[in-house]
Amino acid sequence: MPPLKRPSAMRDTKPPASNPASELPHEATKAMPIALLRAREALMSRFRPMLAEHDFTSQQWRVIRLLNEHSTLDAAQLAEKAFILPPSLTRILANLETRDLVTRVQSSSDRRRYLFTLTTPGEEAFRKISPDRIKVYKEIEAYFGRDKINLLLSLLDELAQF
Amino acid sequence: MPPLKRPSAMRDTKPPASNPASELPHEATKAMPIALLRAREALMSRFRPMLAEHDFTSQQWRVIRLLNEHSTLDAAQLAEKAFILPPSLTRILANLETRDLVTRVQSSSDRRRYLFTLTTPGEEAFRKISPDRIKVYKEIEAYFGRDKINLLLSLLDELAQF
DNA sequence: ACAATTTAATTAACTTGTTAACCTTATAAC
DNA sequence: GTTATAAGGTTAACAAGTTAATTAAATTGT
Repeated sequence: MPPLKRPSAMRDTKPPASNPASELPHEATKAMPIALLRAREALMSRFRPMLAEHDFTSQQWRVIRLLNEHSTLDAAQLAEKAFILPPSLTRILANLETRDLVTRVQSSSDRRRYLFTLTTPGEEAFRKISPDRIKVYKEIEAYFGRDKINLLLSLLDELAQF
Repeated sequence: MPPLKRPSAMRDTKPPASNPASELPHEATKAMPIALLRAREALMSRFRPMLAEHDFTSQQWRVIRLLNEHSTLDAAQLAEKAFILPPSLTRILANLETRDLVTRVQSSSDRRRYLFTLTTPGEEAFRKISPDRIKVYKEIEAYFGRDKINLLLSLLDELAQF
């Protein structure tokens, strides 16, 4: 027997108190923030356990990954690329420095800036996790298809301009 | 003069250490989690200041909004609909109860459950904020278009199944 | 009826998100 | 050159995300 999702006998929704036509057509838009959250969670729930095995949060990992790609970045660049706010980034970098995965050197040309680099153990950690990471990417592509991924990405980018 | 986004003289990216063809095609997929984050932030950055004026976080508001729609929900239903994990929800509900916006009654049929309802001030808060909220929805639709919104939503829902 | 298992919600501990204030160094104005 | 202003990063305070452990009540098995 197919599961009853919403027996019409048990209605738990109030009729919208007073809903002029001008306010009705926003149902889709209203659902957008949570839809974005759910989609993201569907992805992250695959990455998180794998990263946790290596004692990384996804944000810590994002920083590691960016430093592997760019070798040296200052905090502002990291914040922009990883989409992490400065106060969070400060804590994350402090954590990674404590664990000897990342080092900082003060910029000589602008002494407000600090330049961050992976240590050798940091690079090793990156290499150690990468294969698992790629495995998950392949699963996602196998499920969703590369065309849909690109379409979705372009819609998301456009929305992000808003 | 168009801004130079990436003068080719200053390359800061390492060549990918060793990148067999099998590992190359994941660039798009790799960007997906952050693209979802950025798109969501583009929306939330409109709602947050407006909610903050009324002393609500977006999560608190989600709970208020759901209780307005459904009049009575238990914590499990709220967690599922608002996509908030139980420990966060416990704190949010405690906060809203302290502010007399929400009340709880213990379910008589299952005394592990608590049923939550908006108080009169809670309903007033909802009504007070609603017009601003709808204004933002309209801006989003004006910018993005309802068709794209529906397309995006269906892609997100499909991805969320993963 | 009783022990074992499951479920709803909470608590604990830690990390991150969010805003505002702050400190230090660069840059701009005069 | 000195003062004002801006920019990079950190600190502080509180809310929320995340995982694991806990408590109390319901359900299952026997």
